[in-house]
Amino acid sequence: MGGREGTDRGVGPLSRPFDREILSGPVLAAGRELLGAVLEVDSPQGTVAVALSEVEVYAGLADPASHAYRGRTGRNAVMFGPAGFLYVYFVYGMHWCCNVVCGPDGEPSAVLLRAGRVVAGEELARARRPAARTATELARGPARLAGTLGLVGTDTGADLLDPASPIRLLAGTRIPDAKVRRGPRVGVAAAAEVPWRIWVDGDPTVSAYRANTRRRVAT
DNA sequence: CCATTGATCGTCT
DNA sequence: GACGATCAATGGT
Repeated sequence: MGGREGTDRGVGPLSRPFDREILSGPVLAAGRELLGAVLEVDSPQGTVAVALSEVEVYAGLADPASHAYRGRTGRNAVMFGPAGFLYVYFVYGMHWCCNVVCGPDGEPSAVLLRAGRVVAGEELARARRPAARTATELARGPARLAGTLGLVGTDTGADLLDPASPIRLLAGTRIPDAKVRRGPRVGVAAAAEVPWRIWVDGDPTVSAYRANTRRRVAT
């Protein structure tokens, strides 16, 4: 169960993989270009695809909010490899969140996929996320997006740009500059001032902005 | 609409 | 042993 064996293409072979050159370049530019791209995931239950509306950039070893900040560990190892691979991590004891590894090989950057619109497999997405009251909520937020797509930690390392992969990043409709907005990252304590959250202006699938909500420790 | 809080565990110190 | 790149339920305005 939970494997990626049974393939059943949704968007189909007409769509082309995202450009690895773009992902391998400067991570902020890569994040901006990911808006409008489509992440498509096969499972035995079917295929779900999401068009990205919101992302966050985590920029290499110098970014104190990045999982790579304190160097290579078992969890973040894939970030240190080439661009275009999937990094899925577990947070708050119950949620998965997914990233696209970006930047040059050896420079551990990643782009967190924060939100998107379900463009294929909505019935399966709704079965996975029964709490969603509307279609726009199915992938509004990073853990919801990962849950809608059925992504978990063992999916880390998938080559998103291989057409034969069950988890594929596809070139979608590029968002024009006039609709691209940037601001502070969500829920991040370190480097809270850098405007590395990028989203599509006015898109209802974009998550509600929350400044970091770290709990106060009991006195 | 907004603010608050409990849930829950892998990962790193 | 502490802490999250969060969500959903709850209760107030």
